[in-house]
Amino acid sequence: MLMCQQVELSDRYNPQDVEGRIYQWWSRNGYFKAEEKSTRLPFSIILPPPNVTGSLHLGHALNHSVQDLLVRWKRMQGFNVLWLPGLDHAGIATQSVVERELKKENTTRQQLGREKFVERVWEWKNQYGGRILEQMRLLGDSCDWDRLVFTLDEGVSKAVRKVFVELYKKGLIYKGLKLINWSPALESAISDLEVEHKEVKGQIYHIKYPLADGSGALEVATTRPETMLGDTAVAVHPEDDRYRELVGKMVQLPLTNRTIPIIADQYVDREFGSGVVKITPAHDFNDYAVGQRHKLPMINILNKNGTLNENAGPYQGKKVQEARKQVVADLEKLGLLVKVEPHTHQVGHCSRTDCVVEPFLSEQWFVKTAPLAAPAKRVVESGTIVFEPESWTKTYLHWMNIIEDWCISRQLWWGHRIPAWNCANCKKVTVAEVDPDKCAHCGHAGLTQEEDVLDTWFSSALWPFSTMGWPEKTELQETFYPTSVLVTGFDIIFFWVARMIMMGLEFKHDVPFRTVYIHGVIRDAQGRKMSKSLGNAEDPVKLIEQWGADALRYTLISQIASGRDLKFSTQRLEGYRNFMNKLWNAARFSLTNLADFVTPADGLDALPSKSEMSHADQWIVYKLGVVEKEVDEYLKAYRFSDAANTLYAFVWNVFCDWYLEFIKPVFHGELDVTQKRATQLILAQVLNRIVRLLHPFAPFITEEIYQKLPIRSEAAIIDTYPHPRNDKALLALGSEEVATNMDLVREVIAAIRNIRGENRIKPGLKINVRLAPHDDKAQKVLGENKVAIMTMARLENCEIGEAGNLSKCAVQPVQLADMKVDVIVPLEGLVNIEEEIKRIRKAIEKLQKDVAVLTQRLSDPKFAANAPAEVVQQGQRQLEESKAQISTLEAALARLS
RNA sequence: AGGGACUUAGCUCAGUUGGUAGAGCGCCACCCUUACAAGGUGGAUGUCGUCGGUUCGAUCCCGGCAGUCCCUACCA
Repeated sequence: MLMCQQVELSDRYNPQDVEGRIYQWWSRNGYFKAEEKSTRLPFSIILPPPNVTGSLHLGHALNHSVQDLLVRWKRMQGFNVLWLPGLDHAGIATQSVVERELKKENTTRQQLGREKFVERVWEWKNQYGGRILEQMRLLGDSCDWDRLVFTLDEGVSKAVRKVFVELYKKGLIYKGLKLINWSPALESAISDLEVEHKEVKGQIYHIKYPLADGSGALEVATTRPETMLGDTAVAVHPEDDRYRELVGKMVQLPLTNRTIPIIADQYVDREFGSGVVKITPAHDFNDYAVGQRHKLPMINILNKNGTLNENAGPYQGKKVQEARKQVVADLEKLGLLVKVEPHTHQVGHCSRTDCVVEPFLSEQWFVKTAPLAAPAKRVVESGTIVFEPESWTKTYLHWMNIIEDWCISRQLWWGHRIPAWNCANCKKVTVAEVDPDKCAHCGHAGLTQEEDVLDTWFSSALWPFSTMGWPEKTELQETFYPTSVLVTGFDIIFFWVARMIMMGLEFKHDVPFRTVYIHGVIRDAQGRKMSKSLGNAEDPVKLIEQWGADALRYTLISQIASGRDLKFSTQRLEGYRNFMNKLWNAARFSLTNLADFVTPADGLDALPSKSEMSHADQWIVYKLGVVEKEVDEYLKAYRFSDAANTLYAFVWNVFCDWYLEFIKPVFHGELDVTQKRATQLILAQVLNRIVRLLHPFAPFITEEIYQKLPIRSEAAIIDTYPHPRNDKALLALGSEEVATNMDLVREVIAAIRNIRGENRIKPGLKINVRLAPHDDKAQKVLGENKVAIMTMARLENCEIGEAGNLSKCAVQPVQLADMKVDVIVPLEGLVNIEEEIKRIRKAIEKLQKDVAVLTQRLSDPKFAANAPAEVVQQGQRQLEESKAQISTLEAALARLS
């Protein structure tokens, strides 16, 4: 063991030695590239564009693993594949990052000015943005990188403008004064979907509002006493007898000099509190609706930054929380505070900044969604777009039914500026694709552009076609629109999926994709959401470094079933790392035994004749055929975890555990040249299929192994995906009958191992065994596979024949299909027979349970009358077999003592 | 409040036309057997949440209840 170690493959698979090199090689060879024009069928996926500020998290890893799996599978199936990568400018997130930088420099974007600030964000983007794109390469994502699109690229911006202008002209975009969700931290509007409701423990304040005529007071309850400064009415239920006479009278609004009317409205719940509600139309969505019904004035008491404005009188300038305290204190002084009770309620928070969202009256731009939603609903109802899993269809349709107009303006600087100009002269709005130099209405040159930018999701909604060159006519769109599948999490069905469908139908007159595959969210081992604040977020880049990208991908894919959330644990990851190692070592073993194998001229098509093949060879080919079929069916049905688990079991429990063991004697024992050559061919072919089958799941290790295979083409990534249709010649060499025979052999070996294990016979000790077949067929099968049995069960001697004397013998009946064998192990002198007695008793007990259950069922005349004949027969057969096995075991037991 | 999902081995989950429950990890025992100790062989473990109904037969279909979770909308 000094200096003369041979250089060969390590017995540990080391992903770090492989992944970077392989990725570069793929990339250099252009395997990820799509053809704009092709005779091959298209398959396209657009990547949900990650935020330019983002870095890879496990959610991406899951999302991308699925997409890359599909893309690689389809590519191997011969499709012209496009996986189109992109990057989102992420208005709020990116602006916040740069604003934080400015803060460190003791300046603000306002001081810098809009133009300079936007320049600054671009600088940031060019320097730090898009780090995630590099991380995606670590995962193995096979995107067509040459086509990377950024949402602020010129082409996309053109598309955005065109869509805005056209929708405006159709009356589907309008500007209006409405109550919207306002984030005081961002000083911007946000959409309903960006509001997260959280349960907050607060208080409910009961306040007296004196009647203006001095004849008493009404008691109202509120969780937000400070908003009373903007009250313009109090409301009661129209049929509430307690207050019927008061409707139409006025109350004196405390802390102000205003009097406000008492109105009646169905909205009021008589049961709740005192049945009297204060109405603040400018700061509550329900009150806003009431206010509109009753034409109440709307008094806005807030500034954009969340402080109280001049309408709040003495409270002006205070923040909401301070004003609340002060208002309550002042009311108490006046004796108008009746009581304060603890109260938990749901409060809207900004999903970006986590500040409390304020309903705020302001002028914003909106998309009228009803006309767009109707066709978007129809294409899902009709099945033109299919959700996978199907259960999300309901969720989608439900949301489309209650959809409201979409507020698309944001008071930010980073994003697509709204292409609308206000005229200084006629005050009218000019909306145009190209910056206008004069007003479209009066021709005046004094135009100023709207300050606001568009919601980031506005450009995202156009993604399936804006990334392909729209509004220009392009080959890319001809070939790849509509895209094939959209892969995303359920959290953005409404933000994104629905809006893409609406926009695709409106502007391309076709759906943007055929299938929407929805996956769950990744949680930690305890089932908590992964988040930075909890500190339980695993960094996929670190995981890849430690365990390998393939192991990570396999871990995620293997548990993605049924669109449910999945729990992530490194323990499981370790298991799949082990699987990669297993595969690696199986390949090492195979390659060692193929070292002297000369690749035939016909390469991939090279096969032995069936007559040259061993039973094990025919068996593994048969099993391969079954697996190829199953995997194809699972993938087609989007059952990725089933496909992954099927392959895992085939590679480990069939190929490694049995086939490689079966063929060892062929390579190690006395050499039969023909047999060896046949087995080598089969081994090379089967390993080749395994590598290809696994490639979309574990691309790196499979490509690395593939490149060392004696039988292969250019690269795993572009080789054909195995399918029974493409593998006819090879699979024809498999035999179901032989496979069944080999399964009997496996069961016999398992029975001997079981006897050995239970009787604690040392693994190193070779023993003698008698096999007593009950029929000629079993006799033949055992005879032909004697070597395998002796090797794998570690036998000194194996007799096949009569059962003979059972004295002091362990006995185990085995049966499969129509073959029966008694496995007999003489224990004399080997072990303490107590263990064997226990073992047999245990086996008998188990069989007796079966007999009891079966007897009961079969003796029920109703069962015989109603159950299908097939089921009855099967039960009877099983009963007989179990009984026969019991008697065999009992006979053995009698001979033991 | 409305809608939906889930409840199966210690843990994570399969179980697709209703016919005597499976995997991985973990656990126990024995083994460094020349691909792999990141391995091998053997083993143990379940009133399939609970109560009813349909059925010859229910983990599976239907209903009630309990628990967990998600979504949507909100009662001031």
